[in-house]
Amino acid sequence: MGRAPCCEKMGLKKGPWTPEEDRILIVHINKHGHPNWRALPKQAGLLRCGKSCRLRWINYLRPDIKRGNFSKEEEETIINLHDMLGNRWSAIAGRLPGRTDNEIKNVWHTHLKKKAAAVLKQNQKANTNNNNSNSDDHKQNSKATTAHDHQSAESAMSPQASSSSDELSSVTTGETNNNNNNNNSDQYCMDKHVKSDHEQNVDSFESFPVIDESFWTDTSLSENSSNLTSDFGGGLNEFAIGHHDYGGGMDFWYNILVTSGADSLTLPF
DNA sequence: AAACAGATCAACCGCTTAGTC
DNA sequence: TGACTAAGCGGTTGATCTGTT
Repeated sequence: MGRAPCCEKMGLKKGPWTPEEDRILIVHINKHGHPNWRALPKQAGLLRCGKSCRLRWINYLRPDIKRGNFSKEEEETIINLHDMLGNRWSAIAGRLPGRTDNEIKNVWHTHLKKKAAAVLKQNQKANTNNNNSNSDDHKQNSKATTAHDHQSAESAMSPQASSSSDELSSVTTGETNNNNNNNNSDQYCMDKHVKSDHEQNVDSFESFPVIDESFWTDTSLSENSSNLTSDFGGGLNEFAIGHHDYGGGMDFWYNILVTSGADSLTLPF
């Protein structure tokens, strides 16, 4: 594709936004919306490129932006989702209402990365111990699918659910799951092409079982993950295929497969 | 109080994707 | 079907803030 000329070449302003520029942009968007970012600065009388306007609006000026520190629940959600999705910040942001991809990216690089690394290390340690002593148990656990497991997965997938976990009963109803799915059907982070190629599998993903938050924080991850894997079955594999996150995230899936002893499962790579 | 280091975050850059002709 | 455009996304940068010596 052709590249849009940068602001500098067009003689446009760069750098930090002034309050006046912010005001102009807000007023213009409130009045006219933003059907065309490229044309917007000209229409609004801003000496900025459309790209810059879009970024400013999305990351800072949007009325639904939630500013301030991230809650513990939000941080956990980011760590969990990053584990599953990798550096797909917009997908992660889609699961955190009021938070932007840029903000999440920054938070990740500043402190969550370290936090996650520490947790991962801890989990790996726990995995090693469990593999040595409980290898038979994993196979049994992987067959023992419970309703509780289903609930836990959804909880982990849904920040709405997890963030309010203190107020919710430990039993998640089907209705709750449906609501989450309906509200966030696009936010399950599925690329459009993936959706078309794997429509059915997406459906199975969207009706994912639920995982307790302890799934992510529990140091005995291996036990939980073995259950999870068997529960998700083929749908899980297809989900892994759909996402091209074969980096750090694949270690996660690999660990799940290895610890579950799921020989029959087809690896997505 | 000054200097420095590390952390934070807004903004930019360049690549990819989706849509249109 | 290929060329082109606009929008979206993730990586990176650099200015500013904050804590430490």
